[in-house]
Amino acid sequence: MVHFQETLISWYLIHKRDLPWRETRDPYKIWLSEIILQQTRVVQGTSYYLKFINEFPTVKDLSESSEQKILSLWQGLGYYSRARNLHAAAKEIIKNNEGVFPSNYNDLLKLKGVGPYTAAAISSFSFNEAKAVVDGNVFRVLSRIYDISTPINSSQGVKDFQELAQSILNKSDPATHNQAIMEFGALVCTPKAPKCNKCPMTLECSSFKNDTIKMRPVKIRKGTVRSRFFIYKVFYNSPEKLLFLKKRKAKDIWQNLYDFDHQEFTKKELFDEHIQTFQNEKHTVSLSHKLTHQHIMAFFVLCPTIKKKINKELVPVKINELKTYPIPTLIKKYLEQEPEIPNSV
DNA sequence: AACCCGGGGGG
DNA sequence: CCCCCAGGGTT
Repeated sequence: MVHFQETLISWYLIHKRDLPWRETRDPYKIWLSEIILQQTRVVQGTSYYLKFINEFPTVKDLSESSEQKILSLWQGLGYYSRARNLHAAAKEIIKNNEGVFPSNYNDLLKLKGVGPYTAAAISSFSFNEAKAVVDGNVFRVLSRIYDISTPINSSQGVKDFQELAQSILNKSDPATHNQAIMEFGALVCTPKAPKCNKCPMTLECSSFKNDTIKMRPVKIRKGTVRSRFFIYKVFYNSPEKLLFLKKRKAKDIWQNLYDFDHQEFTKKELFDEHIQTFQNEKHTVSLSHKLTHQHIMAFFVLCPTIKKKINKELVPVKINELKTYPIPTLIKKYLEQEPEIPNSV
């Protein structure tokens, strides 16, 4: 056990990447980086982290921002509830805790958007609390080293891996240990084509010995992908350069982001049928957009107008103000390729 | 326990 | 095409 810890940390000190959030123990910065990196690759999240730290150097700065501004900065990163919870948690800290960041696992866990993984990460990285992190990397590394077949997304698996991770945690330096095991999973013990030839721990890796690497970790497959069909009416006042946006308020994808007036169809047949009624329109665009659990087919019809107000649901936005409105990537892709709405994004 | 929430990249 | 990514919240 002790040997395992030493091997891991030795490997880490040599091979660790130089990442901006590793230069600090400020819990605010660690927290921000961890929320951004949830279900997100380091290469995708890094520029967002730098943007947020630059815009909001302290939790107080973040708490005083508008949600819309935070969502705009978050635009393109996905899982937008993270941004909404981030803002809510910042306001909680200012209001209830006088701006002092929670400094232990149990208090961190109370923050919106902070679960067991993130609480363990912040408490260990910032405060050296001996709590083991269990993220996707840790599940994978431990399932291989100990050749565990319990599904990682079963309740039993979550419990077992959490206990195992805690039992092998280097209690004298939990911060380095936690970062090391995740870094090892990200760089060597990768999901596909793990680099066993460069692994310092093959001698103590049970699944390497048993030739079960490819079968680890075991994961229960999830349900099917839902198909959705959107027809967007894009009202645009060309002389005034006004685009009419609609805020998405439902508990659905892209909550509190903006798109256009639209109608949704569940069945492709009805969608195709309705599209036919626009066959004489000159400015239409078809796009497909794939999310993890949804496949969206979108059809956009440009609707020229000279009105400055249509109804209370549709917000008239000047093209050059559009960047202050958070929009889904699907909408961004549309604006990039509709020549009648120039220079909008 | 099952389902929901984005977008991008590797293989 | 399928899977995964420094997961968490809701039902």
